[in-house]
Amino acid sequence: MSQLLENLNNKQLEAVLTTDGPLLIFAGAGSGKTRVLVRKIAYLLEQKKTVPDRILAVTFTNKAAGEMRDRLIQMLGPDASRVSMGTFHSINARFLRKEAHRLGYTRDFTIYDTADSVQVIRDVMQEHGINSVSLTPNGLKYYISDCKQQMILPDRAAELAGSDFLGEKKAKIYAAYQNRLRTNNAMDFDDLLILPVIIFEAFPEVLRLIQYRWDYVLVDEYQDTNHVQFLFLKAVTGRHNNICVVGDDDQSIYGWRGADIRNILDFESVFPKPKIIKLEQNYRSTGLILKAASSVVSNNRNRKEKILWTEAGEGEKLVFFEAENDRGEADYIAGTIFEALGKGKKNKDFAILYRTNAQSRLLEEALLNRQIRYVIIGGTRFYERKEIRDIMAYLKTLVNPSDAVSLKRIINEPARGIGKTSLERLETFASETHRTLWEALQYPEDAGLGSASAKRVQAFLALMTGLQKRLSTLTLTEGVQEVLERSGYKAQYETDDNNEEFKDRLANIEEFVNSAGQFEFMNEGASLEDFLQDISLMTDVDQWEDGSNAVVLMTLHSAKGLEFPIVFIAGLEDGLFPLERSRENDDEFEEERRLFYVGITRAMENCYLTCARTRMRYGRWILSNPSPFLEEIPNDCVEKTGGKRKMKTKDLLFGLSEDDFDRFSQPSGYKKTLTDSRKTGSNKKIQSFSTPVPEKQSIRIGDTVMHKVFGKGKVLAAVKSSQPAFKIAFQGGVVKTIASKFLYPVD
DNA sequence: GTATTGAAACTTTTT
DNA sequence: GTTTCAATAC
Repeated sequence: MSQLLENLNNKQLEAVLTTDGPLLIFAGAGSGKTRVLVRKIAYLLEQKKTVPDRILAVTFTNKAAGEMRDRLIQMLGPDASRVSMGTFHSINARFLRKEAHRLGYTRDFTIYDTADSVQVIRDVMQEHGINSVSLTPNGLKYYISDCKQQMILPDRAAELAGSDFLGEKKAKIYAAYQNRLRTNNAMDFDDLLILPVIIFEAFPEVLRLIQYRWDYVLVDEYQDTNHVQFLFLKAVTGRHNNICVVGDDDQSIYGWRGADIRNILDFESVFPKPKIIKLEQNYRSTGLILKAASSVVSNNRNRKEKILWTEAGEGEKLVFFEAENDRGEADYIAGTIFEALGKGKKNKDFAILYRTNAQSRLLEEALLNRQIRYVIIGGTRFYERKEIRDIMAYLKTLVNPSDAVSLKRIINEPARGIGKTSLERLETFASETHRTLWEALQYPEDAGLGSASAKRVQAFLALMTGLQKRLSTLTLTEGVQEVLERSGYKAQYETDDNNEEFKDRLANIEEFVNSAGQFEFMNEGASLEDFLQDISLMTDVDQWEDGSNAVVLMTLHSAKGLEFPIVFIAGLEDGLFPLERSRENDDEFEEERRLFYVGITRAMENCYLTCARTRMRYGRWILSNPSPFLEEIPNDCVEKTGGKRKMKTKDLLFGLSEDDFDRFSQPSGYKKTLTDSRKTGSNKKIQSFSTPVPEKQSIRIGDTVMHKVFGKGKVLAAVKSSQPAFKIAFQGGVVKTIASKFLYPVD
């Protein structure tokens, strides 16, 4: 108790002590809201003697939940880990495992990611013979998602569409899509939010139960909740109104995902007599950084007035650099980091933020060039790789055979002679006899398949049912391995030791098995279902291994809630940040500005703003002006470097300055080997999963290294195999051989 | 039924 | 410049 209320300012203290009734905390950037939330939960447990599992804390990422949990355990001991914590999606998924049977799903339902959903839409469109140019599967995905976020169900969507030709079609596809998900026993991300609310409405006894489930509900990043999430909160807290939300309208950056800023601005009119507390003292950034950020965001019209202040000194000016082109920008950033590293800064002190994931490539190259260790968060994710998706599809099918999307993905992977026509016949048969695709597999002859094809289908079915039986007796990791072996999936990549692509895929498969191992280690008795769900609901940031001491590259969106001593914001060009399309719409433009505000306020000590005069986009050179947001920063906050250099016509033509030209002609340095990415798929580094060790950064015998699963270890010996690998003695005496790409040095 | 090839779309941000 | 889908040849 002693330290529980220490080191809090008056406002923070008030926020901690106000436990009952609706409470809205406006928490400016860096105002210590995480500290407040943690202390508040601790206070509820210690002083109000609340039982841990009667508190619900909703966070924006699973990582944030994990960190909060750790801090609580540190303060109060292991009992605190029983507080319900997680993202809306994970909390709801847990709830739905228990209750979704009321809506006709089983507890083994599959969670579809965006790609799966789009696949379903594609299938449905084909079956309904819809292929209008103006209706793309992707566009429809957005339409459906939009409807769901506003709680518009298919029937209502049809009503709204009225007799509008396109609208009618869209609503029809929406309905068919939803039906298909039901048959597949699958839910998309929006369903995870919407279905609990539907259950609350349809089954009052369930609502009553959930209302007695939690006595206190706390919500972080409230400005980014959407209407459905709001309805969920309202339902869950209906009995006691003990709801505490923390947010900052200036940091609302998910409007495009349905986040409804009214949730925060209208909080007062929805929850009775709420207490409102503003946290305005910033503990993160220097004075100038804060001043720059505040000036920028004050240009927004649609916001609550607030004044952030700090006791910290002015600090150093922000730095603005205008490069001739995108390469020059990347090189400036890498060079600046390189110099600072020489002066004693650490890799992990730096973050490079950008508007679009596509920008990461050049930055990555520039860092590689300087041999600076880095990690990319997001972009092409580990779990989106083909081989990983395939394994996942096997596992999903085994858990939930109704999941036709997964089943179709693997029925002929590796090739086992069940081709397009066979599959089409099976699907037709399934829909004609009202069976799932899986059930149809039992009657291949009835579906019109020849005897040879039918045999192959039967063999596949036997394989899968055999695996299902085996899984029930094996642990998670053993099960995954068993599937990889018996299905022949792994074997297809073991046929050629010299194939770079195969080696790469095998390494990824191995890493997937390791991640299952880790999951099992962290969650005792974890089931396959748990593991699949965990992966499905993992955010980009969740996959980030800190402690690896690497420069972090990520989008501005992913950076929300994080802080770094030194921050670079790259690509500050009109048309890229803010994006071209946002200029047509005031709301979107203001959201871009908020995004910039979020970016600047991530910085603790230094903030670098960079842009490029010319940039390659879609394979064409684009000439652009610096972002209009830059002019919104007071002059005395910024120091300008670079830019305004003379350019010759020929350079403009090539988009290169003389400096750049020199750089290219240098014989040394990193050369990217261009390969047909379609063939190898291997010229990509593992992103967002484990920190890649640039090839030049050698690992030596005796070094201490980190591995994602096994932790710290000592390098015993180099091992000769298809790729660089080492024998490592890990803590606890485990000795393993690990490919060097999954290892990273520890300083 | 499968493998190879070429054209088209694509990129804002994410659970 | 990259990824995905459909057509074509085997």
